[in-house]
Amino acid sequence: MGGRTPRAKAIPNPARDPVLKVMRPLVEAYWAFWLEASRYIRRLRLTPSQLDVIATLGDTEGMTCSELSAATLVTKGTLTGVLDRLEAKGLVERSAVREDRRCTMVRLTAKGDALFRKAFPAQIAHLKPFFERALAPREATQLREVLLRLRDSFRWRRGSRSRGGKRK
Amino acid sequence: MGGRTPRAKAIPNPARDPVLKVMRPLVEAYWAFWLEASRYIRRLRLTPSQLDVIATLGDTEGMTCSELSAATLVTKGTLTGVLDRLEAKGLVERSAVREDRRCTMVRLTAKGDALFRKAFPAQIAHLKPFFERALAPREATQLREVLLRLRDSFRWRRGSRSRGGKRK
DNA sequence: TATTGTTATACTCTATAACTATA
DNA sequence: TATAGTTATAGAGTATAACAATA
Repeated sequence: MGGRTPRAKAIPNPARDPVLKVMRPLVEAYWAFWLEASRYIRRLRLTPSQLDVIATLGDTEGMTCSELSAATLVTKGTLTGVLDRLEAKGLVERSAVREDRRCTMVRLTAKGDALFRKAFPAQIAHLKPFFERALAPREATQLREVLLRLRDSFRWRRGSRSRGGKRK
Repeated sequence: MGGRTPRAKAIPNPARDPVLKVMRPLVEAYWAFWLEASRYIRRLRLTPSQLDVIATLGDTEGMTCSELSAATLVTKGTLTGVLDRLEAKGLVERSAVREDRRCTMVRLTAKGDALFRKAFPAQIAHLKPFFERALAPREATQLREVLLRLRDSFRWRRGSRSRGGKRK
């Protein structure tokens, strides 16, 4: 993914419109965060999509491909390739599902789980100072609430999809 | 779909750590936003990187490739290809620079500028309701401040590169 | 008929590095 | 030597659609 993003440059009247007052900072804050986070991801020799899959599978007992696709925003067709590469690295495994033989269950291998358990705390520890330097604890709490409300505002509109929605 | 919802993405102790309290909502809010915004981008037949370039060039008198690369986070090597495609679409043009013949100046064509002027207000208008539904004006102001601070926290660490494109 | 996962196609982006032509 | 932009290469992602097996 690694989606590239419109930096929302030169949008008209950023000072006047309350929406714009938030939109650009949102994009810029996320980008700044992402730039830092993606270094770590690369060090794991994973692409963003691959990490997305690993993170989604972490702490679960596995998912079918379609569940995984819904939970990661990796489209169905792409997922096959992503899983192929993760399987080649020995991080995930596919197995048959008895009840519905169309489905394939995907789960982390021991190696994948180990990566998940090691990589995330390390990533968090690395990113933590950036947040702590910018935010007082109370602000963090407020920020969280507001961001979640914003997230939901976008999710609602997209129809009442499965509650979990897209995670990342 | 029915049954199993992917367990929350298993980042350790999201409830306790104030950093984590913000990190995931940041990512999720951005993604929800991006999912909606990217629809519009696709309708313009632009890729995210291409839009990034267009948006960066908008309201400027042009930039050299290296300036553009620095302002967009599109790497030097990739930029050539992106510009080739935008040039083929008639949205940007390259021209020589007298003072330094190694440089190439890139600017929007009339067509590119028209796209920029039309597309952005439309995009904003589309996204506005999502923000307005979620945030009171005062909250928007606060959110802006906090996000900018967070952004800067990440930027500082990366050295003091000025990342704003030259504006007219 | 509908769904699941795979395959196929064509394009785009990424990272890296070598190359050229200037400076 | 250093810089600007291009080219080259290998790998990976995207969108879209068709497809086989199964339900």
